[in-house]
Amino acid sequence: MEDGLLSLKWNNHKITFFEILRVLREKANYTDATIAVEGKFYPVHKLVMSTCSEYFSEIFERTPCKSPVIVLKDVRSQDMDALLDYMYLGEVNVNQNDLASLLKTAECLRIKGLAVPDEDPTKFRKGQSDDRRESPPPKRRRHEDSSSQPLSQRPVSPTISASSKTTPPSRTPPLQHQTSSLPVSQSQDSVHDSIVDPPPMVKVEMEEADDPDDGYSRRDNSYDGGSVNEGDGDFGTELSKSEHDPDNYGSGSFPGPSIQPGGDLPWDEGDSSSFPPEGFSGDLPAGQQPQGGGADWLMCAWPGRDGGNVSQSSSATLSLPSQMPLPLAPSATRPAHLSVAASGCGQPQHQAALDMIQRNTSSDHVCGFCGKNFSAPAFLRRHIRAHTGEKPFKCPHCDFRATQKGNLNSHIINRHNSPALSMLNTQPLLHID
DNA sequence: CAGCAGGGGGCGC
DNA sequence: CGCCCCCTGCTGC
Repeated sequence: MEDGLLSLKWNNHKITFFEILRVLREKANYTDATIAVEGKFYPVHKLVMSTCSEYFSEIFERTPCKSPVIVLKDVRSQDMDALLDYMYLGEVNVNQNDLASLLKTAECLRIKGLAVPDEDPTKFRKGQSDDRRESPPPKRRRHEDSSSQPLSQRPVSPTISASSKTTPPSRTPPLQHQTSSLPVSQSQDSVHDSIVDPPPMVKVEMEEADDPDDGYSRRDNSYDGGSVNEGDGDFGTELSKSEHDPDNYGSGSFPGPSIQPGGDLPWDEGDSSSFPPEGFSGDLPAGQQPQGGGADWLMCAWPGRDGGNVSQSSSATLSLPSQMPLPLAPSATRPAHLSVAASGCGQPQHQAALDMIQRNTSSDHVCGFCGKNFSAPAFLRRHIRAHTGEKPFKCPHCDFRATQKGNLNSHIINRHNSPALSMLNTQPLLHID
């Protein structure tokens, strides 16, 4: 029988596959879910969403219907546009000023390659279990914790009840939960992994562009339902694309929770059979349903923005590799646009990604998270660690980690009565098991 | 008191 | 100019 084995290879399979996928998306063919963001509706394919995001994968797994409408609160539609492009095409052009927001959204949605490590299934996946770091997730600064909006103060989001039935909302993984407050209380392990494990695979390609609009390569195939807040179910009736103007999304001026029929969704979080409640989808008139009436019910998800103000959401969990040589080219040479692609994770890309977070305005070094200004790039990089939670300096005597070597030395001297590290090791201790 | 974050000075490229 | 180290002030326990 061996002689009869033939290897049939489709040489252009990938290209063809992606092209078809692109067309399917454009025509909204075979879409089986809808993402609603700021009143816009994006017909999507569960397959693609699940492939690119564990977050969506979990949603769909716990969703009993075939064509759910997932309402993402506090997610900017332009971010969703970009992320969909990213997921469907593998890359997306994003305005420099929007990168921080985009990454945060990606992180909240656990988009692989952007916020969650992208593992090559063909290379990894064997004997990699011990790759999980045992080190604790980076801790947030205390005063940042207090400054960030506590979860309890958020509007009680119905989120995805099916997920919350297994694990109550936990804030223990500090970075992600404090900042993003993922509505789907995923298991802590999964969140933990997304933080501690290898850094996000962010490929950032610089490219020159003058017109910000050119930075978006998306095809606007989204439904624009206008203001769902005020629409009371009449979304889908106004088809407008004017809301794509980034200027419409000033900091902190995000539209609030969108589709919230009756406030908190009433279904019992402990009983998926009652999820969703009957009649819930009635808020979406059948004729206006993005899926052509295929939407079985609505789901409100709250990926955890705190109003879109990056400076407030200072806790974007962009865990970047600490050993990366930190760049900071002169700000004057900083191109206006970045192209974020889904492949590759080399350090230069991380540099650029971090550089984005360290976006410089003019001659100063301004933190992309909080807008704080620093006189020197080194100060800024050090400051950035406070946002990323990166603690590259590990105590050789205990599990303590510090963002600064001096702090580690203080710890060693105070706690362990040992000589400081400065003369012992000048390299950040990374990935120490 | 421990930990965190920022400023300043020294040193090397 | 950038990096590294030391020092200092602040905050929370």
